[in-house]
Amino acid sequence: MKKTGKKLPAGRTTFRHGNLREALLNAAIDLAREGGPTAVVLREATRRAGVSPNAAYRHFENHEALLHAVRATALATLARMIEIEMVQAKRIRKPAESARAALRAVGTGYLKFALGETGLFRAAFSVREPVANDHDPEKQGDSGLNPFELLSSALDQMTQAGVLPKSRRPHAEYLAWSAVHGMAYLVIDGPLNAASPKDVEHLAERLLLMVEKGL
Amino acid sequence: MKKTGKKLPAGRTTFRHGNLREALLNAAIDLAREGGPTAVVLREATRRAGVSPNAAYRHFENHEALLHAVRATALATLARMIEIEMVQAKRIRKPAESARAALRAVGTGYLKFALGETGLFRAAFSVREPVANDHDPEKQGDSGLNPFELLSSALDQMTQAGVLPKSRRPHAEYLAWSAVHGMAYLVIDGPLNAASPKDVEHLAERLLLMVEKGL
DNA sequence: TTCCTATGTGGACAGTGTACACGTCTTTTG
DNA sequence: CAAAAGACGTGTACACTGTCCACATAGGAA
Repeated sequence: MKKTGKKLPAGRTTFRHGNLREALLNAAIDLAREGGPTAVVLREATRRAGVSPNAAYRHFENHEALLHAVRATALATLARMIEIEMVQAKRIRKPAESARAALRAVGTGYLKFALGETGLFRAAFSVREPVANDHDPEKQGDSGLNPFELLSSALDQMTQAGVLPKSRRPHAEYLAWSAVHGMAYLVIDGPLNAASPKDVEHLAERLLLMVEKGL
Repeated sequence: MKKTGKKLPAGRTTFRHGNLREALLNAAIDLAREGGPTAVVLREATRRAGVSPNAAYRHFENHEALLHAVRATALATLARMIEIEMVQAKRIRKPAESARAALRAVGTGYLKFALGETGLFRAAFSVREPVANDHDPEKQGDSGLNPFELLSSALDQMTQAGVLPKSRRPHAEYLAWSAVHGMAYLVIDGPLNAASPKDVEHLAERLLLMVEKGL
C-alpha cells in the first residue's frame, strides 16, 4: 500500500486544489472587505485556501498582482452598484429628467459603495493605476462599462437631452468624478466620518445639485 | 583606560543623539516624500538617524505614531502652501473678488501640493483620521489654521461679501473640499495622471468655476 | 559622589513577501 | 500504453519588518 496521502494539508484529499486561483482571489477579496488593501496578505489568503504560501505564485505573479485582481473585482462591483441605481433613471420618460437622474445614479451608487463596502472601496482606489481607457473586462459591470465609463455615458445622455451644453461636455467626467470621489473620501476617512447617514444623504444631494448646476 | 567608545554606531561620538525625535521625524518625512506612506519604515528612519531600531520607541509610541507625526507636518505644509496662494487674493480690493480669489487659492494650493509633494500628500490623506475640529498646532500653517479651516475662512469671506448666499453657507466646505480633493486624487492616481500640467491647470480652473457657480 | 531616570543598544520573536529546489499529479506524445 | 513533459503544490531558506525584553550608558538632582 502506497502511502499517497502523505501530508495533504488537512481539509483536502487531492493534491491539486481544483481552482486555487479563484479561491485565493475570494480569500483576498474577503480580506480587503474586512480590512482594506493593507489587510490583503498573500500568506493569509493561501492559509484560507488551505494551501502553502508559495502555491499562490502559480496563479499570481506576486502580491501586487493579487491586489490588482482584488481591485479589478472591486471596480466591477462598484460598476454594478451604479448600474442598479441607474435602472430607475432609465424608466423616466422625459429625456432631460432621465439624464439628470442617470448622473445622480452614478453619484449615489458610488457613495453607497463607499459606505457599504468601505474595505473594497479603499482597495479599489488606493492602488495607483488609472481607470479611464482601461477596458479590462474584470473591471466592468454587467453592462460592459466600468464606473468611469458609466459616468461618461450619463453625461452623454445629458448633452443629448440638451441639459448639458455641448461646449461644456468635453472632460466633464473629470469634474463630476472629482466631486463624487472627494465626497466618498470625506465620508469614509475625512471629517464626515462621524456624520449621520441622514446628513450624508443630504450633503450628497447638495453635492450633486452643485455638479448639475455648475458643470 | 576605560574603553568608553565601545561601539558607538559610527558617525556619532556621544552616546546621546541630541535631538533624535526631530532627526527621526525628518527622516520619516523624507521617506514619505520619496515613496508615500508605505515607504515610512521605522527601521529605515532609525538607520538614517544613525541609531538602533529600538531607539525610536523612546520618542514615538510605535510605527503608527511616527506616521501620524509625518501626516501632521504634511498637513502643515499644505496649509502653508494654501496661505502662499492666498496672499495675492488678500491684495484684491473688491471684497467679492477677493473672497472668490481666496476660495480659488485654496484649490490651487491644494492641487499644487498634491502635484509637487505627492508622497507627502498621500501620507497626509491615506491615514484615517478626520481633520476638521482638530486644532493640533502641528497641523496648522503660519496663520494658525489647518487646511480645512483655511477653506472655511475663504467661504466665510464669500458670504460676507455677498457672493455666497447665507442659506447655502452651512457645510459648504464639504462640497468644495470634495471637489478639490477629488481632483487632486484624479491627478495623482487617477485618469488625469497622464494629463499635461497645462491641461490640469485648465481643468482645475473649470472645477473651481463649477464650485463657485454650483455652491 | 551617588542615585535616578532618560536615552540607546542587543538579542529575540513572529510575521511578511519571495527565490530555489524538489515532490506530485495530469496531459500529451511517441 | 508507457514515458516524457508540463502544471501545480510543498519545504526550506532568506531578508526585511514592527515590537518586546533585558541591559548599558550617560546627565542631572540629591
